[in-house]
Amino acid sequence: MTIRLQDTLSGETRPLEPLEPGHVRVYTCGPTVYGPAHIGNFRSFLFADLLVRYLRYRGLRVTWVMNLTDIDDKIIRGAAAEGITTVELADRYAERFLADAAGLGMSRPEVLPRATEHIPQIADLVGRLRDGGHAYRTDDGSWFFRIASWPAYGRLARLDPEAMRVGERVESDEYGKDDVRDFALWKGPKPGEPSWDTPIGHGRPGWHIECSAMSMTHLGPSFDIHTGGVDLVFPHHEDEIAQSEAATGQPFVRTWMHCAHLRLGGEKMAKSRGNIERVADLLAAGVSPRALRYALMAVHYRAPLNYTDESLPAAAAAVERFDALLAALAAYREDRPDDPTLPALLAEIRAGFEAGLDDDLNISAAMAAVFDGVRELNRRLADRSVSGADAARAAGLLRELDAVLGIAAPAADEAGPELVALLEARVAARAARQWTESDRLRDELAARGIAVEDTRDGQRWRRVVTTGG
RNA sequence: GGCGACGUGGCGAAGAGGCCUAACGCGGGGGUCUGCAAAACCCUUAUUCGUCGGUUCGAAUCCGACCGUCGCCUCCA
Repeated sequence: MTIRLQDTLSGETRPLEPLEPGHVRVYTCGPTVYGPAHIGNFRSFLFADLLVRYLRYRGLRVTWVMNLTDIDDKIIRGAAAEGITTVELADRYAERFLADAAGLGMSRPEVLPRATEHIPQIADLVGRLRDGGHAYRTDDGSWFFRIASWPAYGRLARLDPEAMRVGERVESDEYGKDDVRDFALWKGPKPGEPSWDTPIGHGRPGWHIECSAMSMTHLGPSFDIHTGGVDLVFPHHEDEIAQSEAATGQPFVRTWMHCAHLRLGGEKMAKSRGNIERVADLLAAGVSPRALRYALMAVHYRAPLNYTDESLPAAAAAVERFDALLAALAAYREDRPDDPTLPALLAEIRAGFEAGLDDDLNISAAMAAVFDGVRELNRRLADRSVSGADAARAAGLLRELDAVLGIAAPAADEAGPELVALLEARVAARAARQWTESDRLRDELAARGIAVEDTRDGQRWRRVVTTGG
């Protein structure tokens, strides 16, 4: 089996064939750090994380680049409103973004480039577009991309460039354009705004150019995968393609992958609509990061995901089912010969998991294989039909799959002295058949988020997956 | 107005011509196990896949119309 991914540009689902065999280069359109990201934003970042984790699981080397856009209109406005510099504002929210990402168990990209650290590359790109006749300068020192010079414009978004003239809405501050459809590569200097002195003049980057500059700087003029939310298809990615390919003359991205929106109340979650939830708020309210991660990840990335009051409890229950098996496998002790049919079962689980994810990251199919395996393993544990070594092998497989999913409780979870004392006291109380005392201790542990279970393998404990409510 | 996606059980969701009298997760009901629990397991919970037509020996899966939802066309993950 090979990994097949759907490409937005061609509309085709094709086998992944990295430009450099065995090495996949991935660029993810990261956040503009003008404020805290919401969980809708994180859905698309978690999708990229799933992709990268799976590619690595499949033995591919991955270079993952995710930008942080740290200069734009909103950052300038936000900084002005607070009376701080754009650098201070951007730093604050970049830090916050990384904290949220870490909280959700996202892997850290190899490179987290910032727009303001790529000004020379951006200016160089604009210079090349100018030389190629694709860019022109206006009186205020801005540079625009001339869409008329790029016949392929509109292909990604399937928009007819001619038709775009009709519903034109002219931005008041960009009246110098030759054509309303042209987009800004570089914005001329304005009083009170940060600007850089470059060979193409004073000013600051437009919105789209920094992603072209950063992706090509770190991944080369052509690379394998570019991800982002569907709302970036137009104009952001359309513009990226135009300016990148016009500048280099080479195909920019092999596979464009776009994540559908997270919805709340039936509508796209968006700051402007006010229907947002934030990672830090949810975690502070006691939501398990693993439950949140699962809730945002467990639906295919190209399907809209409706976030409701039931999302978190359902996700937490599923995660807990996975945890409970892992805990049972860890506690399992049985001195008997290995189950000769276990390897086939484990192979079947792995095969189902891979078949699902190979198919354009079909997470539902992959999870179905995992949970089929969970049921069968639980059965064998209940039957005591596997050996202790078998249990360890099964746990090994689940841990391996979880390197992709990132939902399991840590393997080595230390209880800490206070909990250890309570757990040991309960074991003693039960041994002495002091049920009232043992039940009291169970309640006390429950109040600390610990579930205890009495099994043939002794008392077992695990942390409850919470949902904040 | 243009372009596009989608409508499967109480909820989420896979399936894209026969293996579907439809996975998987959550929830509900009944049971087994347990000191009681929990976890787990077993049984059960859609003869049906938005509606109406059509193609086919055969359709949730293909075609058409209609209804509905959402998105993009503007900042946006």
